[in-house]
Amino acid sequence: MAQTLQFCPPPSLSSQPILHTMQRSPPVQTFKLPQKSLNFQTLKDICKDGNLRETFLSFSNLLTFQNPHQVLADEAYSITLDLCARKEALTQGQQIHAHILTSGFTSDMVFLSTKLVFMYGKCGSLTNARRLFDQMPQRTTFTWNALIGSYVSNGQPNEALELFREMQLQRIAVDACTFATLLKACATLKDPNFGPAIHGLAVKSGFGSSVFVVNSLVAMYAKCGDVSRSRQLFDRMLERGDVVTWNSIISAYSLQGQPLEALKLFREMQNAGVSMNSYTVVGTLQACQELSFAKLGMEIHNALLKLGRNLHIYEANALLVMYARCGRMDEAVRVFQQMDNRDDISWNSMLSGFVQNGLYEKAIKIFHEMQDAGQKPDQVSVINIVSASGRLGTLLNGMECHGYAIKHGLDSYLQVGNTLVDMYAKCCCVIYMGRVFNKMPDKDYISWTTAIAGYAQSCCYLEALRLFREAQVERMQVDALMIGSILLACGGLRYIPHVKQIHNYVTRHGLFDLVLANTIIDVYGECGEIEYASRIFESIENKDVVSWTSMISCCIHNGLANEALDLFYDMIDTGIAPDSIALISILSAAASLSALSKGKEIHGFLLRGGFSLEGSIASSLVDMYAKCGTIDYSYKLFDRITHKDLVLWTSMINASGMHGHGREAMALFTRLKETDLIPDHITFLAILYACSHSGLIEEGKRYLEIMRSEYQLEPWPEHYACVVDLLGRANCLDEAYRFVKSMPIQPTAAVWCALLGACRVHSGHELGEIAARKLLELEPENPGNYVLVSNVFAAMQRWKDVDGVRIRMKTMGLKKNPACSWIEVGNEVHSFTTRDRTHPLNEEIHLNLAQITEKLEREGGYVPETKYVLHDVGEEEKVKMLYGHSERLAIAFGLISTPEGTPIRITKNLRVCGDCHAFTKLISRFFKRELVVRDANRFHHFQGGVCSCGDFW
DNA sequence: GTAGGGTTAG
Repeated sequence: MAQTLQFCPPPSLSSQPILHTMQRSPPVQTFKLPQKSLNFQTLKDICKDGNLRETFLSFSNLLTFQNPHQVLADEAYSITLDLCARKEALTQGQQIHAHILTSGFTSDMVFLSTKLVFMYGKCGSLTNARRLFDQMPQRTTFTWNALIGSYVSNGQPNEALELFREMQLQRIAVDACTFATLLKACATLKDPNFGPAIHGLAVKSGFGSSVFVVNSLVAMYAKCGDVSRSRQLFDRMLERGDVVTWNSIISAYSLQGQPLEALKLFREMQNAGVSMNSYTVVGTLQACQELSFAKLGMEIHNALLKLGRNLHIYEANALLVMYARCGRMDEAVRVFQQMDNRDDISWNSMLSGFVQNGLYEKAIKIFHEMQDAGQKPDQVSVINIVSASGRLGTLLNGMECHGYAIKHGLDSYLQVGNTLVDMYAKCCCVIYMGRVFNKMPDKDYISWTTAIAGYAQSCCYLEALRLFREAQVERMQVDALMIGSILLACGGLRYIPHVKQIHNYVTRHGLFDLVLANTIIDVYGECGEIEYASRIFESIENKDVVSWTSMISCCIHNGLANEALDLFYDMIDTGIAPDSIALISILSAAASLSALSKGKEIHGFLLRGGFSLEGSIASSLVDMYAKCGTIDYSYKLFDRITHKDLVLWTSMINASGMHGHGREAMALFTRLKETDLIPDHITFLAILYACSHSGLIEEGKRYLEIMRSEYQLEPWPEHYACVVDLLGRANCLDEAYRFVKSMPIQPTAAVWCALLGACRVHSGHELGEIAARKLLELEPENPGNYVLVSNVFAAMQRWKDVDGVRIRMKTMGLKKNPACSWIEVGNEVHSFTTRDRTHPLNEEIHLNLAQITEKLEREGGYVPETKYVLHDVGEEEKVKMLYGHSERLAIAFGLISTPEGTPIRITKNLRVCGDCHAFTKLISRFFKRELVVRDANRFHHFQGGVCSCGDFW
């Protein structure tokens, strides 16, 4: 007949002082007793198996019915309490505690109380452990060690050290265990002083060569970053060490990021005949987290499988992490699926594995799976899932995760907050980012750096600077990353004095590293401070490819494309191999100079260097060939590229557009639609631009329409400007103005600029005045606008207004960009300004130009059209001015310095004027030359007296 | 008589 025994604290217990140490009453649990009686040896055997329930049955049977002798009862309590500690079974432990108090069997209260302190510590109930300890009238070294151990394993290393001080004061004897435990506390604290101090005491107390102590020392020094000290101790211990000694040193090297040494020691350990255990497996797998060591990791995996036992959870988790770090998520998934037990670390490791490998959708999926499986996501899960949403840039997903964090009280974790700030920044949602940042209860310097970078990268430069000042007030640590963001902000704002200040700050605080120096070159470059940029560039001793590229970009950005090309060749001479970014920059320099032979040279360089022609490099080449006037090369190259991405299609459409190949651009767009790619804002900008340059009005309007209706792309001001340009060029000025007024967004300067340009060409006086006023209102600091406006007034013969504009421009300290044309001859770029007389062949050029003009007047009926001279000067002077236009000088030079019949390619920084356009047409006819002129806006191909633009530009 | 040292996610 089965009997039942209830385990619950008896009511009388509440009067006993020791009960107050209990924080909560254990729930009532009922175990059925087996009919067969058991003896103490059976209890021991069952306990060894580790089955808590069986042990309890056996325990209660023994205690109640079989053996009323106290000594035996003590031992029964003891082994059962040990099992509770091992299983972290607090409830059962408390029941035994209650039982001890009521039974009165115990002969050695110090011994059993120590066991209880130990049990409570292991079960995470520090308060119970401490109260019990405090109430004990007598304590042994074991008791002290048990409580010190409780503090260490419950993450309170400082309290552990404090207790040790108390122990010293009371002159309690210490043992090896005391030191081993204390050294573990020192390892968690990572304080460079505590560990060696305890080490010294251990030696003094005669425990310096205890294997327990030395093993702890090896681990402690490694965790405090002094792996060489660990190695010293290990080498001295080698003869007397055990498996733990080996495990400690292997883990030390893995931890330190020296996988080779760790793996070497693993081999040595095997050669020494020391058999490994699960700690060895984990430590070694940690060293296999680089792709090159993955093979060994897989060998260990196979060896584990051959053992024919289930994997320990630590082993399986380490395998997951190893495979994830090696990029083998398929293997990680396989291990994960075969695990019979999964803990929070297993789930989180999978989750972070997916995130690390860029498999964000799968990360989101497993986040839901873990919830379905009853594993509650914790702060680590949330950090990973929020980070995945950020990298996906999916705001809605990110907000959902944020909601989850709030609902489960995880948003107050510092790292969760930091990741949320980063996620909102990556989703381009600086407003929410700011809110999360402001609400964070604690912030570290990572929070500040992330938020500042978020603002700077979203072009909220002022906000970035404001936060930076606040960070300084808060005395936050300022690191190179934060400075990088601030430089970005100052660069964006063109705050040159600020940039200089930061430059000083960086120098004074010794923060100047290569990365920062390169960034400062970039920023000075952006701000037009070529001198400063160059000075820093020169001062860098070990320039890397980024330093060179930054300086090259600085030159390109400031119109020094020739210098950029020189720098590029200098870099190659120095022995630094250009990377794709350097090559893309230099291609843009060749493109901006229309330096075809340089461009071809770089193309050759790319092919020789084994760069695959795809991605940005392919698009840059297409763009370069188009801008060098050889659109045919662009088409050929484009057709040869197998993997065409959207940027490449867009570049090709844009290239067609600038050469006036509107129909080809449309055909390309149709082909693009047949692929899997989806045109974006930039693609539509290119096609609208192409339509406007080929006078395809209806087509352009249709593209704007399908952009909105078919692709749900809300047009940017740039798209509207393109349509205004399109209508304006076609002399539909009224429609253009109506269009501007009907825009759903405020028209920007670019829109008014397009309208104004059209008014000038088509003499739209009244409208021109409206557009001019709006333009100067919106962009009073752009000198180009004043030039355009004064030109419009000049075309209306309103010379007083012209003067007014010029005076206003002067008082604002603005200067018009001077005209400049250039031509590449014999691998060198020759440039000419208006009425330039500085060229070595100056005499010949001017003589030739006079002869050409005469021939064209005589044979081609050329008459200078002085209405294009927008200066209030006499007729004769106007003719002189026309003759001095930079493109004519370049053409004259081209004619005398290149073989007959070869094409001449000229590039001009401003738009070509009407008179020069007519002049060039005649040259192409009477000198039988093909001329390709690229102006600020487009290409003109002159051949046999006609231009590809159809006189429409 | 006890235990104590070495391991996994961010």
